[in-house]
Amino acid sequence: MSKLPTLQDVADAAGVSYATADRVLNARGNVAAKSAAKVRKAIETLGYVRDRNAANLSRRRRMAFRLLLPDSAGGFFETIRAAIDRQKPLRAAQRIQLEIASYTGFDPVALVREIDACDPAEIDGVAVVATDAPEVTRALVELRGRGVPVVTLVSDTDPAARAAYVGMDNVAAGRAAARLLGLFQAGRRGAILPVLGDAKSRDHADRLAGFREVVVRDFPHLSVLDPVESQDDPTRVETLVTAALRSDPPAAIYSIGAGNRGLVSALQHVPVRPRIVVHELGAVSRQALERDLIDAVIDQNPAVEVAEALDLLTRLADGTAQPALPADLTPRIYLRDNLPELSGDAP
Amino acid sequence: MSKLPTLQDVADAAGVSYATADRVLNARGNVAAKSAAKVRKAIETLGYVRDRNAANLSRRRRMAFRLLLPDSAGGFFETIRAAIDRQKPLRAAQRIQLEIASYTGFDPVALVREIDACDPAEIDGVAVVATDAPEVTRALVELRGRGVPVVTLVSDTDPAARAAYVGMDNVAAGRAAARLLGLFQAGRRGAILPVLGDAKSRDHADRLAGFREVVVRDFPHLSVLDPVESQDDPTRVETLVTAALRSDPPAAIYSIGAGNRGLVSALQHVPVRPRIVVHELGAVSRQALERDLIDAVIDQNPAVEVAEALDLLTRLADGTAQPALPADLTPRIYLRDNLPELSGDAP
DNA sequence: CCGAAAATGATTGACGTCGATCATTCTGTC
DNA sequence: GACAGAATGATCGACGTCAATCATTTTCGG
Repeated sequence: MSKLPTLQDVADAAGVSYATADRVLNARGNVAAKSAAKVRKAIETLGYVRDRNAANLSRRRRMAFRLLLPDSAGGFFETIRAAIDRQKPLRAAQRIQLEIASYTGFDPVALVREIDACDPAEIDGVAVVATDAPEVTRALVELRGRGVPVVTLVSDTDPAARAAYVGMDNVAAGRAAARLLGLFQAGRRGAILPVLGDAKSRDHADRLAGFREVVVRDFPHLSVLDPVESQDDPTRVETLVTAALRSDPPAAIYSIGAGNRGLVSALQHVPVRPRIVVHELGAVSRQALERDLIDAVIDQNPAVEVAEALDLLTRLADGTAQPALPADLTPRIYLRDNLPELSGDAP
Repeated sequence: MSKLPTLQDVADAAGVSYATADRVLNARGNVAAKSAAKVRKAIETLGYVRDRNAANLSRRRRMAFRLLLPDSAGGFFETIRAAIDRQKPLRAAQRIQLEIASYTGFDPVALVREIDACDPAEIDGVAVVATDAPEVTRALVELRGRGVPVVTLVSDTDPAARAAYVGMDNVAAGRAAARLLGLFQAGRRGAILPVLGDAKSRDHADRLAGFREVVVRDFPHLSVLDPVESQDDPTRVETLVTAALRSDPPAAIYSIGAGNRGLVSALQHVPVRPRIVVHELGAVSRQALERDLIDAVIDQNPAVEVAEALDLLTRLADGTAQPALPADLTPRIYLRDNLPELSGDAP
């Protein structure tokens, strides 16, 4: 009770030397099966857990992770950037260095350049907001071939190009949005207008697919209008939504991409507004919720995703199976009543 | 870039000895203001961060935290217990020991006994699911007086009795439930039946208050029926709900406490059910969502709460301001579409 | 300018693990 | 039973910090 067992205790209990216990623990080989069994049993009965503090210290392991993000100013990726910055002191204390590298636009060529610039001698892991262009996949596969662990963040690509995807299930998010808006209609007929950012973007397409699926299956009395495309430009969003509200107002709007600012502007002076669900909790959507201009926000919680990606990279780079808690990356639903407190982020 | 600075580097940069830098860093006193300033500036410019691995190792700090939970079998506290168990390996690697102590029922006397049993020589921190009985407050204040950090978990008590409360804002949860059910009615008139566990329980009372507040303010066309009380007993819940559905079916039900199993039973064969929001995502409520017997679940995410409570205790016991990330303890809203994956918990 | 108190420097042995090296003992084979 | 090869034991110096101790220097009031 009073003292946690050390590896020396394990060795003693197993009746072997520290060296042998160490060989078993770190799978160094050259250990008789019988000895290995004794050690493992001792570990089991003593409840030995390797002291990560001492281990990391000794290993003199300092890791450097590079995070590749699109350089889009403002909006969602600004939030991601802020989340990364807030992780820095915490990770520094764990001797993990974080570097952010930006690539212009969502340009695959620029991204590939950044990927190729990752030197395995310096970088122990890469988290990348990917696009699924084939050249990006190629570059990532090559990077992994050089022994650098890769995870995709927020936006996925070919599974062969990464060890894991850390991000929201966008299909599920679309489904949830559909259920919310469906229930909000309470059985009445009506049409829902999806406002898309970019139909070619994987996340947006997934959300729309999930949305359609649930409306068709569970709310057949509702119809999904042809989505309008905004290219994530607030001005275009405002124009499109204003036009839609003027001609034949839909019963609800599902805003799938960015550009919430434009949406809010369009709603500002509408006498009776449709039910509205948007994505990403930022300053704009938050305020819109509080002012009752929209009904719900679906958020992917960038801070949690960044933390999870870094934990994952640490485990990958480390090789050893470290204890970890499963993170909940489920789409979160915010109403004006369950908003988290502000904490200096939110662009 | 290549190497994180050590305290020796800081000392060199500041032009003082390691000893002096150490005295500044650990506030040991006997340092001239001028030297302290130099050291602090060096820390700043070098971006020095104390290596927690080495620090903890050297300090040979092993902490033991005790968690005091009601022994109620099954249901919510079983989930909490599971969350704690899942934290054990992770915390063990951080040389933190977790002990669970159960007290029978919600009996204040039993709880006080457990609180008094915490020996400051052995226990470095206590997380307690409190009740706000005055004798409990007294016992906790006394425990804190003996130098043991205390946080309340899930259920709060007098602020003087704990350093912090880690748990959901129950008023906000009630508000969110009201907004969901309000929107689900889409402007129609109707009555909502609150199914309460125990009116004297602080959490339940808070939820009901938040609920009422939003219905009255934002959905005046809806009425809140007199709550029925189930004492968190599934059988009673089933009886009460069945009776309510038979006589004058409400438009919606807000289940505030435990006993979801009884609620689901009562709903099993109802031709057209009211809109329903319940609390706590467990096996029963999860399945009910999937089978479309209820519409939404409001959850406080026990795993996150436990993790946050332990982090907080660690920081309190440690004294030093360690870097930490703010946890989101907001009430979470789950529909059948955004359920997290199962992970061996959920009673 | 003397003496006491304050400030600083220098050094040391943990803490538990890692990654070595080197010596010794135990296998099984021919 | 000799010998290679495998298995084991023993030990060492990091890693960066902490909590000491002791010696030396600086500061400052009287």
